[in-house]
Amino acid sequence: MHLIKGKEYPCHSSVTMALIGGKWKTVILFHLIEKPLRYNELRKGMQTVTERTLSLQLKTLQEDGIIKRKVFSKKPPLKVEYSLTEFGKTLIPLLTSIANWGDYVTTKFLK
Amino acid sequence: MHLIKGKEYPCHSSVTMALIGGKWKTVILFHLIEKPLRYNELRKGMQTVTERTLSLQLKTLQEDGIIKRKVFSKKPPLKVEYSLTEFGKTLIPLLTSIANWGDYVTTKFLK
DNA sequence: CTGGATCCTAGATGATACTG
DNA sequence: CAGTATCATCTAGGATCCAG
Repeated sequence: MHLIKGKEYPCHSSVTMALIGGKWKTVILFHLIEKPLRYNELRKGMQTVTERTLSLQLKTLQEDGIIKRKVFSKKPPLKVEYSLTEFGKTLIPLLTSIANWGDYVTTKFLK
Repeated sequence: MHLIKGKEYPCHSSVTMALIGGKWKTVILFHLIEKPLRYNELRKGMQTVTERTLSLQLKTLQEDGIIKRKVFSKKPPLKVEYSLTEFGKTLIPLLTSIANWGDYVTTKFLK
C-alpha cells in the first residue's frame, strides 16, 4: 500500500493510472510528445473533446506537474502553449507503448 | 478516429485505456501475471477493493478477452480460477512498464 | 467460496452559453 | 483565443446483505 498526497494506492500501477488514467489524459499527452501545442490546436487534434473537459484535464495535468502552461501575450487574443515538463517527458516511453498496444489491438483482434 | 465494437476512439492510446483503464483493472492484471488466482486470493491481494467492484471488473475483463475464468467444482464450495488469456499476456510488458513508472514516481517525486 | 442483488455517492464527462 | 460558468448526465465504484 502506497500513500501519496494523502491518497492510498494498492499497487504501483494504480499510482500511474491515477496520474494518466481517464478518457483523455493519454490522448492529450500523446499529442504533446512531438511539440508544444496551443489550446485550440489540441482541440482540433482531438475533435470529440469538449472545451470544458479539455480545460479540466489540462488543469489536473498541470497540478500533477506533468505539463506546463506558458502564456505569450497578456491582452486578447491570448496565446498559450502547453508542453511536457521534464517529469512529463519520463512518460514518453510509456505513452508510446500504450499507443502501440492500442494499435496492435485495432489491427489484430477487434473490428 | 478508430471504431471498435460500435464505440469511437480518438487515438490508439484511448483504445488501450478503454480496455485497461479505471482504478482496478491494472491491479488485477498485475496480480495475474505471475500465476492464476482465485477470487479470494485476488481480494486479499488487493485489500481495499469491494466484492461487487472486483466482480464487475473481472466480468468486463472476461468480456474483453483479457482474462479467462475456470471453474473446478460444481457444488459449493466453488473453486474458480482467473488467468490471463493469450491476448491478455500481450499486455504483460505494458503492465510492468506502468508499474515501474508508478514505482519511479513514488520514490523520486511525491511524498 | 463465489459473487449476484440492491441501493447509493462521488467524480468524470458532456452541452451550451458567455467573458477577458 | 482561451478559457469559465452553469446545468445535466453518465458511470465507476462503494456498502451491505444474501444465495447457490
